[in-house]
Amino acid sequence: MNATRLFVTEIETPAGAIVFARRGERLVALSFKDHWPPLQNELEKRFGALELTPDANGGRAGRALRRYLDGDLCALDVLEIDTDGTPFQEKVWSRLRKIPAGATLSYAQLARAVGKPSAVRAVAGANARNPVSVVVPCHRVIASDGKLAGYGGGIPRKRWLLAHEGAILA
Amino acid sequence: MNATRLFVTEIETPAGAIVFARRGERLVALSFKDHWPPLQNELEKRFGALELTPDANGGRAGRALRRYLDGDLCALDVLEIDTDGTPFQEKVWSRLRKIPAGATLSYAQLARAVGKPSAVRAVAGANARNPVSVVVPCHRVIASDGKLAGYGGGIPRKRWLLAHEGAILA
DNA sequence: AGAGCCATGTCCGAAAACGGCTAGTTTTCC
DNA sequence: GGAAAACTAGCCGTTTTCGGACATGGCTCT
Repeated sequence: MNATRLFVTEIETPAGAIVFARRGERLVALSFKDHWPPLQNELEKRFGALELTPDANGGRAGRALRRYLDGDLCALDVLEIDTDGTPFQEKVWSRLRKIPAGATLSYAQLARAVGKPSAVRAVAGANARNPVSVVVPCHRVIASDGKLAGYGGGIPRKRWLLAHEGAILA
Repeated sequence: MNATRLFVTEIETPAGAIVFARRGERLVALSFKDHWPPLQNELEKRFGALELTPDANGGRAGRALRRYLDGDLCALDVLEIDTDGTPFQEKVWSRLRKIPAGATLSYAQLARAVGKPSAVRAVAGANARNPVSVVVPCHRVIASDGKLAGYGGGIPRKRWLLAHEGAILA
C-alpha cells in the first residue's frame, strides 16, 4: 500500500473557498471548493491510491495565493506545477501561464499562439481540463467578441478574477 | 505592399478649406476639410492600404475647382469621377450631376427622376453618402418646402454654395 | 478505428433599425 | 379663424444585428 501522499489546503477568498493539493511543493490540483470532487477523482485516476493530508498553511503555494489575493498579482508566476496532460494540453497550459495578469486572449488568438490556428475548440477543450485553475490562468481566455464564455468555476468567478486583476473588459 | 496611390490636394475657399483625393485624374473623394477623416476611412475600406501623396496643384480637378470658385460654374462638369456605390447610389449620383448650377431639386423630384417616386428617404440616403461633394452637387437638393435640409458639410456651406451658384431660394 | 462531444469562430440569410423626406393631421398661439 | 410649429405614419435602400448552420481538431469512450 504505497499510496501517493498529497497535502490538501483550503483557503477562503471573496469569490468562495479554494482547495488545492500539492505533492511536496508542486501543485497538482486547484479549484474552487464546490468543484473539487471531480478534480480529486482525476487525481485518483492519475496516482491510484491517495493519502490526503490536511494542511492549514499550504506551503509556498499557500503563501503565494494569499499574496495574490492581497493584490500581488504576479505572486503565482513562480509556483511550480505538476500536471499530466497530453502534449497538446501541456503546450496550451504552458502558453497560458505567459499571459500577464490583467491581460486577456481570445480562444482564437491562443490557438494561433500554439501554432494551430484552426484548433479553436480543441484549445477550448484543453482550457476546460486545466487541473490547476487560477495559477494556470485559463480565466484570462475569453471569446473573440469580448464576452466571457465558459469557466469551470462559473462565469461570476471568472468575472471576479479578471476584475481583481484589473482587466479591461471592452 | 501594393498600396493604392492617391494624390491629395487642399484648396482654400471662402467657405473653408476643401480636400480632395484623385487616382490619376479621376476624383475618388472630396469634402470640406473638417469632414475629411471619415471619408478617408471609406477610401481605406474601398482600396485597402493607401499611399497618400500630397499635391499642391491638384491636376485637372484642382484647376477646375479654382475656376469654379472663380465664377466659372460649369468648370466641374467635365471632371471625371471614380465612385464605388451601389447601383441605386450610382444612378442617383449620376442624375445629380445633370442638375445645372443655380438650379435646385427636391428629394421627391429627384426620387421621381430616378424612377422610384416613393423612394424619397432612400434618395436622401444616397445623397448623404456622396463621396465627391460639390462636383457631384448634392447641395442642389433641398426639401420640398424649399428649406435647406441636411448637408454633410453643414447647412451654412450648403447655403454658401447655392448662393455662389446664384440659386434663387424662394 | 470511429463516433461523438465541446469553455469557438466564421459565414450567410433574414429581420429590424436607421436616415439629409413628405404629405397629412393635430396642437399651439396669436 | 388661421398660420405655423409639432406629430404621425408611410416610404425604401442601406446598415447593423441576430440566429442558426457549418467547419474545426483534440480528446474520450466504444
